[in-house]
Amino acid sequence: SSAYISLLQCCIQKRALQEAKFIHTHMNKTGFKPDILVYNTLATAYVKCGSVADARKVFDKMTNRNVCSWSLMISAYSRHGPHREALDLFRQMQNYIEPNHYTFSGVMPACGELKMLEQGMEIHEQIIRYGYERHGVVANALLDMYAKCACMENARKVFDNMSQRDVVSWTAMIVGYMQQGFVDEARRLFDEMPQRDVASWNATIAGYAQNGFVVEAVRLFEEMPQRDVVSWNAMISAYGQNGIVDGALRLFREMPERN
RNA sequence: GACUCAAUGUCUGU
Repeated sequence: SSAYISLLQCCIQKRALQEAKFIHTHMNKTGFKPDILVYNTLATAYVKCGSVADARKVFDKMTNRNVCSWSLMISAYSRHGPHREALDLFRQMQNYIEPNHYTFSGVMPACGELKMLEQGMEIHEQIIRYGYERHGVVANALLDMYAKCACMENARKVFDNMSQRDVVSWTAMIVGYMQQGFVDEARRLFDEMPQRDVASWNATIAGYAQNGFVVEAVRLFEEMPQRDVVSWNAMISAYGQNGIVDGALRLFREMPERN
């Protein structure tokens, strides 16, 4: 059983869908009876390889599901859609089992994507009842939900109440302020944040671009210590969104092949 | 308290 889990974790790391399917088939052919851990890892492998549908088939066949099984499917729908399905599963699971911090951080992005502020606030209440309000990952997911729902007051409250803010907390706030057009406040956070990673730079660049500040976006793009494929795409579309076609073309030609 | 098979932020598209 743990051999299967290790194998599947290799598939997850390599995003190897065919290999995951092969292992799945192999289990069936040999009459191996996977336990709940193997099923969960198999479903996760399918999700990470981009096939939520295959993960769902595994999930539906499981006769025993634990909180991990539910949480992984909820997160999968939150990330890949349909987002409604994440909320439906979240409701369903509670007929059988208690959600935990993984479940809550998995379901929040669906509320954010759907801009379902009321629903998000209801789950926030539930998070408080379960005592997860101060949990770092859950708080990040919560403030991001409020930011995506254009409710920066509540996002800020969560942010200010956190005992430990990490790079995710700061970046989610920056994105929220940028999307509401509060460019100066976003920039203030960017300057104040204790550490930045490539995602924080990318988010700020994209935010400037969406608000028409191409010059600032270019400045950050040139200043940033590392660029990834998201940085290049963000900068190319920064030019595109603001009607600077030759800039977009020039960057496209400069973009390293390795991305 | 920590860990486990599952969780949160950035571009484009869906």
